Amino acid sequence: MRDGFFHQQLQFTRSFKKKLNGELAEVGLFHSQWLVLYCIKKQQPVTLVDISNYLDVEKPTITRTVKRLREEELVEEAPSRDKREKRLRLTVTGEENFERGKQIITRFETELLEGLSDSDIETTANTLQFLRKKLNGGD
Amino acid sequence: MRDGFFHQQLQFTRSFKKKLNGELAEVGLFHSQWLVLYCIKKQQPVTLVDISNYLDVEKPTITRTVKRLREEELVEEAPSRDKREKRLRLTVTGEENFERGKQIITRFETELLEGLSDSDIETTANTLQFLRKKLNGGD
DNA sequence: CGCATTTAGTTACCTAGATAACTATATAAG
DNA sequence: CTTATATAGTTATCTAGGTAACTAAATGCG
Repeated sequence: MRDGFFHQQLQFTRSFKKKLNGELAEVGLFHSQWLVLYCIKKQQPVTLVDISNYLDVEKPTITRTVKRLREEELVEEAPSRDKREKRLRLTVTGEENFERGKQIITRFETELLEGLSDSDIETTANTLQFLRKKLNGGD
Repeated sequence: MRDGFFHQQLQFTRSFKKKLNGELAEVGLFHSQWLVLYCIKKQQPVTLVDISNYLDVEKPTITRTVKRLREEELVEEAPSRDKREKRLRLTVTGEENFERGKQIITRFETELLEGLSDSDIETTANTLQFLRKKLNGGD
């Protein structure tokens, strides 16, 4: 039973992202792009490092994604005292697409969870959290 | 509780792969490369399409990974009647590195699962399997 | 046999993650 | 004030996933 436990996880997340990206194509967004919009929306104006910390994704990855989002004018730069940092916020279009993406994602996720008991979901979530802490904390 | 359920999954697998790749660096392998070696080892000589089906990864991705493994001479081509296909098998070095990688992965995974009850692991595995089937089957 | 269709694999190009090494600005220490 | 150090962000390059469109070989059918 322990065999293939993690393989199952990896396969699932790959399949999950593939399907979700398919749905999000309707808004012209990829899931990772939406996540960045989510971060910005949540505490704008926000720096690239804030996003990097929140999502636990390295800075260069965020740089690239933000660059793309700015080219599509979903994100814009806000003034800042510190000349090193770039404070980002959503444009009007950015807000709109974010909301549309949010609806797609919520629908996708709730529909996927249908048929699972609350207790199974909770156990799984707790297990995952335990494993994640062990990965980041220990060692 | 339902909120962030899938986000937790994605974050975990990313962290998992990052850490595991760090360990596997000792053998000069990435996890995805090891998976391909595993497929080949399991039923060599094997075609690229076999690997693609087994891992549920698109063919171009496999083409690239196999190309890299052949450059490092961990994998070689075996003769085949069908001139379209390329039947692959492990070289001696390939077998060795596969085994070393296997030990690293096994150690990594079993250590990570320590502290979890069998029932929690089983529930989580079943939940994941349920979700994966729902993703691939329905729609 | 000859032609249409399927199948194996590749090529080109996209997103998304990573590391290493860099620039420029801000801050802290002497 | 000056210099050392820390922080924000970028660039280059790597693996790993994806789609679309292609070539070449095998197979099926009339």
